[in-house]
Amino acid sequence: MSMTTDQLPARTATRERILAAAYDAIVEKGFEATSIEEIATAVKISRAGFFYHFPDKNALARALIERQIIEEGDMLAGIMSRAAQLSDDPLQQILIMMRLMAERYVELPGGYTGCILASTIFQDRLFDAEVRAANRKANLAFRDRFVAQFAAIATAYPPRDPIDPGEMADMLNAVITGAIVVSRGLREPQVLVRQVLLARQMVKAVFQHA
Amino acid sequence: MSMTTDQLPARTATRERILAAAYDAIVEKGFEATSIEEIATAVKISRAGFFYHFPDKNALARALIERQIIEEGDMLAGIMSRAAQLSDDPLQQILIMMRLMAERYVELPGGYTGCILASTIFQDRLFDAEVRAANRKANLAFRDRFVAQFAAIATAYPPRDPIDPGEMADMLNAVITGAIVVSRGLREPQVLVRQVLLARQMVKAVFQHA
DNA sequence: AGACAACTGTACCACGAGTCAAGCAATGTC
DNA sequence: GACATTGCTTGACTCGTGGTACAGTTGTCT
Repeated sequence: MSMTTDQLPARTATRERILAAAYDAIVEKGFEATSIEEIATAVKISRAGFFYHFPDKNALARALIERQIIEEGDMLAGIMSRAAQLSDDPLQQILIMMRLMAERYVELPGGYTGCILASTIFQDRLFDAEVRAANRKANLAFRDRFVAQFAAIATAYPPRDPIDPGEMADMLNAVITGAIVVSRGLREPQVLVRQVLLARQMVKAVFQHA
Repeated sequence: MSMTTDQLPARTATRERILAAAYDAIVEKGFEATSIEEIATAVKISRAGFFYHFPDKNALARALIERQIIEEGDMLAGIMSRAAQLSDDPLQQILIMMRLMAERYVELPGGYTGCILASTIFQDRLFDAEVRAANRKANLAFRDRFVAQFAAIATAYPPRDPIDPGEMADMLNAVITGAIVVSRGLREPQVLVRQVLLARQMVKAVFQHA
């Protein structure tokens, strides 16, 4: 029982390298367009070596989504706690958060969190039920993270027409995801940032209508 | 010179049937997941028959996008003219249009216009420059369609903070696209309709802040 | 010395994209 | 009536990729 703590590194190290290489390639070219061969070469292992770590490509997709949930969660948690430092008001917090998010998207020229998730959804018939479940889980995690925030805002700043906090949380998710798609479609990277800021402005208008 | 007018039908008829079959299959399962074999079978021709009409799968994607631009344009034009009948006020028109769009999405349980576009974007490295161009064109067409409308609204109802009409148009596009993605990801079809209505509410709040 | 983890190499199958030469049917021309 | 062209179709091929199976190799821990 003394070795269990140290036996992870070798295995997980390669696994992580596979995930990192796959992520880069997929973000650039899409899931289907990225071959296992290619990932294996990038990580300097053989094709069979890949299958040692992942039973099939679905498993890779699943792992990437799970990974994305964690990373996105960490990022949002960071932004949330930073916003909490800067203001006690729930509306101000959201506005700060959205600005921080926009700033993040300026920094990452072509990278954007959540993109892999979206890219897999449309083809998800290719995948098995577990991938779909993982994906659903990611979206629910996003919603849960913001529901309480919007509920607090709605209490402090009652909107003219009633607003469901869950729907508002989904709206944030939808705007970001949609902006990524439109941004890529238009080949105008700045669209993503502007859309987040515009959404921010709209959130402000909805709750701060006085 | 007497026969040139009549030689189209047979050819275009099969072509249209291919497009229709491909559309149905792709909306359901995604572009990559839909094989040419499958499309050919649905249209009752052979695989090679397909390649007579389209040089490759990229050409199919391109044709579908072009087709989508036209259909979406027709739909939006219909909704726009209907809204113009019901109100002279540009803001009211948009609000009516968004409600009509939401109603449309209630009717189509799983179908949504623009979905094919989005589904191809993430994998667009697979495709050639022409597909990307067609896709970009589709997004620009959407923007152009709404820019004037939002400009008129901003004049009649000056928002608290200045708003770019083009960005506002992109927002509409982004919300719908993003809502489709999130909707599918969550496996909650009603999300799409609710998001459109929520976006409507937000548009209202932004311009009608008095 | 032995066991196990983490691979490599190779040979194999299934299937989908795309190519090609040939075939058929209807329409036209001589 | 012979024949040629055109629109459309077919079946047989190649090739890349996912996935399987399995035997062998190397390094590390005990």
